[in-house]
Amino acid sequence: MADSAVQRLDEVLLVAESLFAQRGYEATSVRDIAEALGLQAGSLYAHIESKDDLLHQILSRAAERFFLATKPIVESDLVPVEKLRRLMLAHVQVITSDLNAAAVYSTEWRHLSEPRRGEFAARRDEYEGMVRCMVRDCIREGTFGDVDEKFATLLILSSMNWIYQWYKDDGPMTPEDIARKLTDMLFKGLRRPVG
Amino acid sequence: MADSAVQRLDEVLLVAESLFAQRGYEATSVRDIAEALGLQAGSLYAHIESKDDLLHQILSRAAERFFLATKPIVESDLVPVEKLRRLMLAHVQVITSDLNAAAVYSTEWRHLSEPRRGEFAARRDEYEGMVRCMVRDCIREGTFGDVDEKFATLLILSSMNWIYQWYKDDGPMTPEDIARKLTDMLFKGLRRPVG
Amino acid sequence: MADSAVQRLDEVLLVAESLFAQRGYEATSVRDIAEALGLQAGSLYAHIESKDDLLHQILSRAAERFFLATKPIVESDLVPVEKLRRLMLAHVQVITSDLNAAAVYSTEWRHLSEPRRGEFAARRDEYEGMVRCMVRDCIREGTFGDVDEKFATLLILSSMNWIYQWYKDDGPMTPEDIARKLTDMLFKGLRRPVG
Amino acid sequence: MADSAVQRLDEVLLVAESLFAQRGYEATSVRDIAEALGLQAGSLYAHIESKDDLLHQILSRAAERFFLATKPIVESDLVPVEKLRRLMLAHVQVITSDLNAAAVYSTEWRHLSEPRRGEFAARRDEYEGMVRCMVRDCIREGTFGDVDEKFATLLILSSMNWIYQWYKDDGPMTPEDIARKLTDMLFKGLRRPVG
DNA sequence: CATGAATGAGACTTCATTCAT
DNA sequence: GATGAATGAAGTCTCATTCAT
Repeated sequence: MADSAVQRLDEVLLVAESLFAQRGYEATSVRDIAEALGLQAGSLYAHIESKDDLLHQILSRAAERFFLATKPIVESDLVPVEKLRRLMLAHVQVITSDLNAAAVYSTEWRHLSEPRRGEFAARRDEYEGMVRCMVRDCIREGTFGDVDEKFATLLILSSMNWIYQWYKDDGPMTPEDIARKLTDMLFKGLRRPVG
Repeated sequence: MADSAVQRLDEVLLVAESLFAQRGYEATSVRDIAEALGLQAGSLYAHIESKDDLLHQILSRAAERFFLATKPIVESDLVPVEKLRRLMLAHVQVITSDLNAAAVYSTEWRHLSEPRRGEFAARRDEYEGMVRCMVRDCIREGTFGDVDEKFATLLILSSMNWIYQWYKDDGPMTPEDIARKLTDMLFKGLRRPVG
Repeated sequence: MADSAVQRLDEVLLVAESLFAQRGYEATSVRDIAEALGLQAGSLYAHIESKDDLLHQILSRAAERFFLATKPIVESDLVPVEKLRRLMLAHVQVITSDLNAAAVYSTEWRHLSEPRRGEFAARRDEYEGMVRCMVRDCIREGTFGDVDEKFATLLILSSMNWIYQWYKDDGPMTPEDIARKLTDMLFKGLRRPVG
Repeated sequence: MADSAVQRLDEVLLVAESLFAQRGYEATSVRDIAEALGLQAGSLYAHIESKDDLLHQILSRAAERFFLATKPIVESDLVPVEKLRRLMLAHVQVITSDLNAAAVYSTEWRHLSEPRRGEFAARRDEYEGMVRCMVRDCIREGTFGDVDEKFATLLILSSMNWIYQWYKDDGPMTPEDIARKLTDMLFKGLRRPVG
């Protein structure tokens, strides 16, 4: 693909992402997206294969960002609790760096057609499993008390995944602030009662 | 409205709620709902005014359940932290008593047409404000540490609002278990450091 | 299906048949058909499942007419040459009784989607095989000379299947005239040289 | 036009002819043709004026082959029945030498746009008229019996024009075999009863 | 109440064609 | 010559909704 084609595709994905985030996948028409780009509806098909393909590309890129940002952390030799802390920071950074992507990633994946939907769900489960592993290690290690593993994992993930609903780029908190506050609070709640 | 009419409407709402929860409002056609009821699409209009009206009724009933369950708590004379604890229990109970309603309430309200959407958002903000008040009282009172009020409120709400995504009626945790675990953990995290 | 629904469907099939015969399946739009019926394009879908289904129904009915008209002849005890003669008469009668159906049957079946296309081709081959059997019997019996069986079969079929291209209801020849002329001529050509 | 351009155009026509024969004109997109040539759709327009023009060129060339092959025969001094016999041989040779062209010639001409369609029909009628003349002469001369002139003409033409549907290059019959069998059979059928 | 045919709008997508590069 | 992005029209089909029966 030529450079200009790559750029144009990026533009298309960005615009679609924004509309999907705002209105939802089903409530966004191909015409809406084309219009936002100053194109006719049919012209979009020089860049994408289908509306479903569009969603798929957006979701794939979002998933990749999560995996890319967290991979080095997962593979590091840090102690469990520190690993989890850094993963949460990275996760929050990915979310806040592209709120639209986070919104689409969170809520629109179910509109993927099969078999993509299944594949996406599998990757999502894989990611959740990774976090759960860290939580388990924290429990084993004794950093966390005797909390329910699954429950703790979902609490951590859900608290991060709602950030896109209220975060503002120009708000008073940086992504780092948010991540710190979140980990401080949740870890204190999860930590083994001392003494 | 005759008793049988009320019953039939309830049935319609229940079926629609389930489909909206599963597939989303936009991805559910009036035909789908009718079919699930063993009817023709046109026949639904003997019971509802429009698809939008259907969504509105579902959301109104859901909202009502939240307000009904929390009103006595809000108006009670309990100490702030206890008020919050009981509100969270009630909230979790409402969610787990009708997961489909919770799902629709969480994700489909944006597909309401105006002015209903605005009204819904206002009620939602009102509810959030109520919780925020309780959080503020907990901070003032000294039960909670010097946490960001808005941040804490959203953390509490978001952690509850994701329950519908994983809760199972026949799972090992009762709604009460969940509420207790949640409040235990979050309150420990939010509590003022002792000493 | 109610009587009126049956009638309406018949009307739809008749109109579609006529347009498919005139312009071809691909060159006929659903809108064209609807317009010819005084309907909106979408309204057709109260009667048919898809454009492909429309073609399929037309072809199925046409095929059925051929099989229905020829079955008693095939199962009869007539001598081979008489069997063939009567089959040709029946075939010509079916063609001339609905020229549009004959045209669609002859030329548009390849636009069926799979697996229907394959099924149609199989039925067509079956019919051809039946005619070929009769031809073979005529050769064995000695009525026909030592002609190539396949060649003779295709000559017979093709000469009948072009009738729809020039036959006029108000022309000077009745279907019976045509069938007689055709059999007279072809059988003379195929007959074993006497002496 | 440069030699290379002529070659390229020939290639385009050949590929288009094949696709039109296989799928039909309307079911073949310009993209399909381009793809079969290893080109982009837009690039075809360096070689052709329009899709309609493409069909027109294919049909013109096919028509030309028929006229070229039959002209010397028509202008010859042979006796009528021998003329007709040779014309049929030539006709069969043209058909079998390019089955795709024969298929397109037979079935796709109706998709020409006006006024080309009218012109094509006129040439076709002219050709048919020519054959009809020969048939008439055969009747006058007494070689053929008192058969219907038009009927006989169409029988002859239709029996030849279906050959493309079953002829195989590697089959057991040469074009000459086919032509001989056909004339033998049809002429026997048409011949004046002796005695 | 329920049906089912009808509407008019709009969905996604493909089409033949153009044209700057 | 070829590319590929763009157009404007048109394709099939689904949608929410209405209404006579």
